Amino acid sequence: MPEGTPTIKDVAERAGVSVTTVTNVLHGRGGRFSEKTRERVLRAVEELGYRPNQIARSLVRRRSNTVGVVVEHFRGALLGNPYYSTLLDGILAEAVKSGYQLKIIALNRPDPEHARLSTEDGSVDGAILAAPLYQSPLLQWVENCNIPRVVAGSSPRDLRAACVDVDDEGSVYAAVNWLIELGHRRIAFIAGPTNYWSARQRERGYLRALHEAGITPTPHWIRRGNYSTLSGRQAMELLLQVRPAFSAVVSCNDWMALGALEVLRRKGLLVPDDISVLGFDDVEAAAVASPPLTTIRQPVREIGITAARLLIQQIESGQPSTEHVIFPGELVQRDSVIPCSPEPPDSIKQPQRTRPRRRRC
Amino acid sequence: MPEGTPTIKDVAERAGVSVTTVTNVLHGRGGRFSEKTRERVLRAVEELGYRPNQIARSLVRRRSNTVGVVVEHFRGALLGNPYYSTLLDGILAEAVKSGYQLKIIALNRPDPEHARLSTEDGSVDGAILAAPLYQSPLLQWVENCNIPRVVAGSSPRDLRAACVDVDDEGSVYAAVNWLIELGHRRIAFIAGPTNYWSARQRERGYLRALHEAGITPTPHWIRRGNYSTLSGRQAMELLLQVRPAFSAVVSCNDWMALGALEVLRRKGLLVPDDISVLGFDDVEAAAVASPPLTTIRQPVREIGITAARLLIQQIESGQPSTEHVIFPGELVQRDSVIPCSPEPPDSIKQPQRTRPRRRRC
DNA sequence: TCGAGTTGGTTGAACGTCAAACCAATTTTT
DNA sequence: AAAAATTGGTTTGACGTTCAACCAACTCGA
Repeated sequence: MPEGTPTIKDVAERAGVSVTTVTNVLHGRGGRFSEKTRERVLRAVEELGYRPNQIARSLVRRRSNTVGVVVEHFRGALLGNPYYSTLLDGILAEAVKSGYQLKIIALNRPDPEHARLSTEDGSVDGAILAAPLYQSPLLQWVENCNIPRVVAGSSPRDLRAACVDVDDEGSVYAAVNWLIELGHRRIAFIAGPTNYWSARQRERGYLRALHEAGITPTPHWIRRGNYSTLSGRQAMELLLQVRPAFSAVVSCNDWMALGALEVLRRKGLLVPDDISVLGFDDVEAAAVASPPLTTIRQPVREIGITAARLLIQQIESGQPSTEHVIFPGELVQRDSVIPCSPEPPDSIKQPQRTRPRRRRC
Repeated sequence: MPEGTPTIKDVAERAGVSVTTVTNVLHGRGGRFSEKTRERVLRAVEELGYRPNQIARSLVRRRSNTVGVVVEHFRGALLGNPYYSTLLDGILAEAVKSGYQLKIIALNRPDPEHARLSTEDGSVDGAILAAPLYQSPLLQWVENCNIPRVVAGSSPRDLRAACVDVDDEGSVYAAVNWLIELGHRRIAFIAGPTNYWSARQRERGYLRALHEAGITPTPHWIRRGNYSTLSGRQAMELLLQVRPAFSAVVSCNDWMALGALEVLRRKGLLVPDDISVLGFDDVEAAAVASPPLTTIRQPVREIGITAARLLIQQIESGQPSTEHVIFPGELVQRDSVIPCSPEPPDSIKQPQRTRPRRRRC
């Protein structure tokens, strides 16, 4: 606040009443002032251009009406990642709806003490930890912190804190089962970086589905990328060398799947005719890829909304919670997956094919 | 802050010194205490788990060390838009680098008074207005407000406030000139929504380039979309009916260009062989489209960084500024634009063509 | 006519931190 | 040896709100 900003005291003086009366008028506490006084106060407010100082207000009320979102920012462009920004968007929407403001607490290292300093300083009434990495030290903070908190995304299932997440493992498990029902048996996997909880869980889902179907993948069936399109390309190139060839590949996220699509196109292979491709996330680009990518959508914005709702509940009730809300993933069927047909009568590969045709396994 | 949180007073008592001494130790104001006292204070801090209350600190220092980003949130999912989130990411990066925190001020209506209330309340030291709509009432606020402020993106060139933006008009002008140099003369335009400053400016650039080249577009050359992929599809379908056909189409943003690509593919037209397509923004999906989209990249993150830098400069110098920083757009050449060749010797359309081949105009 | 309510206020003490001004010893300078 | 500076603190009064407690003047019912 610049120097000469008018305070409630100035308003009181100009209106010729006490400060208390001004607060009462401003907060509509009825029966404490006359209509005439009310008008005088309001006029003084108007004339001086008075705006209440929320900082002072927060100090005495011990409430900032602000929720904090803590993100690990040490790896650079974080909010550029649509996952985080969509999460944030959901949180923001729910927060403003409930009359809260939003503060972003960017930590340049995942230090619990740092997190505590930035959240338990009175500037926020509660905090949402946004999608921490696998075994992030911030999880310790979140379990032991003294203010309402919830973690949104990437939440270990046994965490003693409120959590909202998608069912990574279950969604992939269900989707791979679906591929198996479609006749696929040789299903490759482009795994994600092991420092992501989501990547690990999705991989588990894949493995469990194969295992339960009595299929044992060799290590060659799995190539690890780092969630980038480039790494998806590299993984797909490696996967292409495996014999016998795969009839389907599921990718740990869409960007790597998009990279795989590129390689396939370049090598002259048709998707889904020669090979089916399944992604995860349903990023914007998935819908406009060619072919449009069949993928598992996770309700990122809803996760954010729910996290905010859970947090505000804790703030307003004063009751800490350790509720876990797990959303199912949703299979969005587009054009990159088709059933795997049994060995066709003629095993001669035809050079020209029309579009949706079953392929050999 | 929960009830029993230790305060500086508790620390002082436990260490057996005055509050002032504790502050001095904590802020490393040398020469005001002995080494022995220092250790006692630090031990007391440790034992009590004391964390300074930033709200109280802000009140007395009249500084929150926080920058506010005000966004018009009334149209729903705003941060879900990669433009805004990338902008925010840049702002965040620069802010944390300079020791500032970030507060998001979401306005559910573009009301100057509302903006003033939420920014001039002591909770932020300055504010960045993120990409306001065309003639947003918030521009009035930004011109008259009492705290440091800058507008990032969508800034009218004559605004009396600090601004950072891309040169929408100039970039499109240059790109269309380039198309003209490439031999294109019939160039269609998919315009954007008129409530966006950017859309209007880009359209101006297109018109100016054509005009200076002596080309007069009829109204049919321009179809307006709303920046969505769907609207791009619709626009392209309309544009396809215009005779004689276009050799190039420039789209006001990438998503509409992507929609156009889809329609073209569906109609069996080859890009860039039959028609060149130029986008704007360089969204992530542009690179993985087929064909990869040639587009004009705007340095969104840099705009955010620069805006934050300008703001912090104002905050720390106490000098309001009205500097305008305008970044040029950068043409990123991928595969959706090729030169337009003069009428070929044989005007027979060949059904099969190899890839980078010049087309008739 | 007197006690209880009601109306329309005011006083004063917080909230947690900071910093200017002060002070008493001790050390250094002249 | 007196004056000046340094060391290591403390006292006190903000910063701008809120809120419990108090109060004086009316009104009203019995």
